[in-house]
Amino acid sequence: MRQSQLFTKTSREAPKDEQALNAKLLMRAGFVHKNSAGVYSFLPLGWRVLSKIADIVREEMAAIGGQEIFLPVLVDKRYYKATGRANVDITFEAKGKSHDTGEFIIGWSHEEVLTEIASRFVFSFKDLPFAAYQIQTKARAEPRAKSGLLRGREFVMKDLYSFHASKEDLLRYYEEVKKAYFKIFKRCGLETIYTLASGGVFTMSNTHEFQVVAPLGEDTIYVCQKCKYAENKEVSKIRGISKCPKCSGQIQEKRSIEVGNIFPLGEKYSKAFDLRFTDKKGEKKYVVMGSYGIGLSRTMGAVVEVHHDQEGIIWPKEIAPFGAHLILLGEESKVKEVSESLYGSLKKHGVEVLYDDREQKTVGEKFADADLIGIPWRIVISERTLQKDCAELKKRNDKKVKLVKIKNVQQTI
RNA sequence: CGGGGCAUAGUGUAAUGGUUAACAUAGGCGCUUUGGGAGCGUCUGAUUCUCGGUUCGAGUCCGAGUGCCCCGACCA
Repeated sequence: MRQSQLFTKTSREAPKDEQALNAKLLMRAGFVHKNSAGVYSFLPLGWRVLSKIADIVREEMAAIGGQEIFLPVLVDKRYYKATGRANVDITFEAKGKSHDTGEFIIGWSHEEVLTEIASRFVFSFKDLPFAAYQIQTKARAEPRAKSGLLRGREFVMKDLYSFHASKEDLLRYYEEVKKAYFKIFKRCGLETIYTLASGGVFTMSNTHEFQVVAPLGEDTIYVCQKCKYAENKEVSKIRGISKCPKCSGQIQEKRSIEVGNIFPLGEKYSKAFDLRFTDKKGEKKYVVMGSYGIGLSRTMGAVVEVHHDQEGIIWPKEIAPFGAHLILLGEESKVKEVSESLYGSLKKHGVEVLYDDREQKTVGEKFADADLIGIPWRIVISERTLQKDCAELKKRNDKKVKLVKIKNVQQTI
């Protein structure tokens, strides 16, 4: 897209109050706008990034048989009442202002809703297993929103639910999801640590979290230096920390961001909604369930926390808002001509390009903007690049971008 | 929810209790300029968060409220 048409702009100054790096950079670069504490709008650049993360999630969910669905935001209170979750204090409630519309809870997790739906379709062991997921905005009344996209009152989440005939089958699938999660985060440019967490009242055993080590993280985890085993603070409190329980290696304490989690739910929800099936012997049994979450917007924030430098964001290739940043320098008609035609041919070859065609902008400003926005490939067209060699220009090139000779562009990208 | 901090053009800052609230940046117009936020000129832009109080006089002092940020608690 033409940068002259992009309705957002970068700003030189970070918003006064913001401390978290992801908030500062994403707001300065115009990726997001904060409407209230913990409530963000995603603007063109930010939405492109979030959509790319969603694309990756969809691909990897499809690879493990996840079927995409879309569940209601307004969840009738009776659902959460059925499992005793109606009074959890992260709840946002909603009801009609002047008409009797019933009472709703803004959905923050959809086990109940989907379990009831499943009970409408699952009767036999032949109907199992299956897994369904959605990508949706969730609302939680966080007492304290903080750290930009890392802890919002509203956030974009992928929630996957799986349904099985036996605990063994659930655990088999649990491992599949685990692998898919590692892939997703890796493609997003994040190295995650698989961390043991204590299960809550709604799970059948311990759960696991995917943690990204970062100073701003609000979680504390303990990681074995030898075998990479990790557990979170709650688990360590219960059994006391000193040595790795797996290999007796040394344990190190780290701050981290929880970008995903997986829960073996067992029969809690299927019991609450009488979700049963008939097995091979003709016996009625409760379906065994699992649930698996990824915070997409939080993942985006975590990526910025991990991938940035003094000048701005450095997006990992797969989730960068554009494949390349084409920068036009100068008003020379020949230069313009070349960059216009290059823009056209890049688009024709399926490269998503942000084309900085803005006039009246100085060189430094264009580069500063590009550094801030952080598209990992950059193509500069100027009188100089039209001359033979740009080796001397390459020298000035900083580590975050690649300066490409126009002749090579098509094969390089 | 406890504790702390902050609130002034779109953004970032300034202004002993004393004219018409200033500067930078962003924005408009004109000219110049094009490999790291370039220059000159000109114009525009503010109920100084809200309500109340003290005072001859409040952006400034006092009280309450609201919002935002940070620490903690919380985080099925």
